[in-house]
Amino acid sequence: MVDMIKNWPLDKSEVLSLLERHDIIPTQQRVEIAQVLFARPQHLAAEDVLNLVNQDQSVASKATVYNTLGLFANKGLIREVIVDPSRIFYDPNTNPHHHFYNVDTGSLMDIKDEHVAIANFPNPPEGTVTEAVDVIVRVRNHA
Amino acid sequence: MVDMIKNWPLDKSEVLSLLERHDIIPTQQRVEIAQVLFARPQHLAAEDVLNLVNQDQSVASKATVYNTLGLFANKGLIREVIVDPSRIFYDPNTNPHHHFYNVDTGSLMDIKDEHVAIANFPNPPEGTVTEAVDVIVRVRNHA
DNA sequence: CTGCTTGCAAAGGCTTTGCAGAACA
DNA sequence: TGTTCTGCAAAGCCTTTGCAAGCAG
Repeated sequence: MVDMIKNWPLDKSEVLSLLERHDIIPTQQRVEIAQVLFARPQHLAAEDVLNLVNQDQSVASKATVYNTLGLFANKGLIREVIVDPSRIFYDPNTNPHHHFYNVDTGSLMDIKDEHVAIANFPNPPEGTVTEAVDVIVRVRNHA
Repeated sequence: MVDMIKNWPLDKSEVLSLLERHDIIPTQQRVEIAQVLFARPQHLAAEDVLNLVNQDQSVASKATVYNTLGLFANKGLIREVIVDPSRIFYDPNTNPHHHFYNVDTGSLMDIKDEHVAIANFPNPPEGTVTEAVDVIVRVRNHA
């Protein structure tokens, strides 16, 4: 299922349609969480989502946030970015692209896919198929 | 500090010299742990190292294994590979190269650096310098 | 002696899970 | 009414840390 380019922020009806297209029953919590994620292109940890979704009023519990993020990632609605063993980042942009990761600040920045050309690519190991290619450029603050 | 191509397994004197060149005081535990790591090109989690180093007789505690792996990575003796939020893999090969990660089995395989050409590379964010470029090709078992 | 290392056990941080109550079709 | 979802609290996992004892130069 290929999504068109997204425009941010996604309004409620766009979120509903997005959930529907990914076979996710739209509950109140899921819609609120999706609206937080799709407010803008960004990289949020579970705890960030938990805080943002509950900042005005209590909307979703910790368990629900974790379960929902896992569900969204599973259904391909968002992408997990694994760069730091201590937490997973969730990226609402599922188009192919890569990341700068600042190891000093813990922040992520996008790298456009066009900027990375991979040549002479080796075949995946026997019996496997490629699922994703992640390029992570680790940077640190200049001395 | 650039190492020459390594030949496996490294014997004890090679391990001692390797530790020395990386400003690591060679204690018995560190030498044993290094010998496990440099037995062959491989990707071990902390728990694997703990088991391997203690399989004949008790050599190092869990705390020491974790601290030592962190020390080795810090000193550039080995490389941390972050592909799975649940555990860090340690790679004795510090030459530039990349990885296939089988999400079904949790196993890592090397990709030679020459196989990956990165073109039009964007500059790192203002005020930062590049520390490493990790390319991870996630694969899954063919249906 | 003196500083560094080790190891036990406890603490930590993030994530998952069990299970009862709530929600919704 | 039946299935699915939510949320609290507890459990799990990997990793780090505090601190006393051990070791080496």
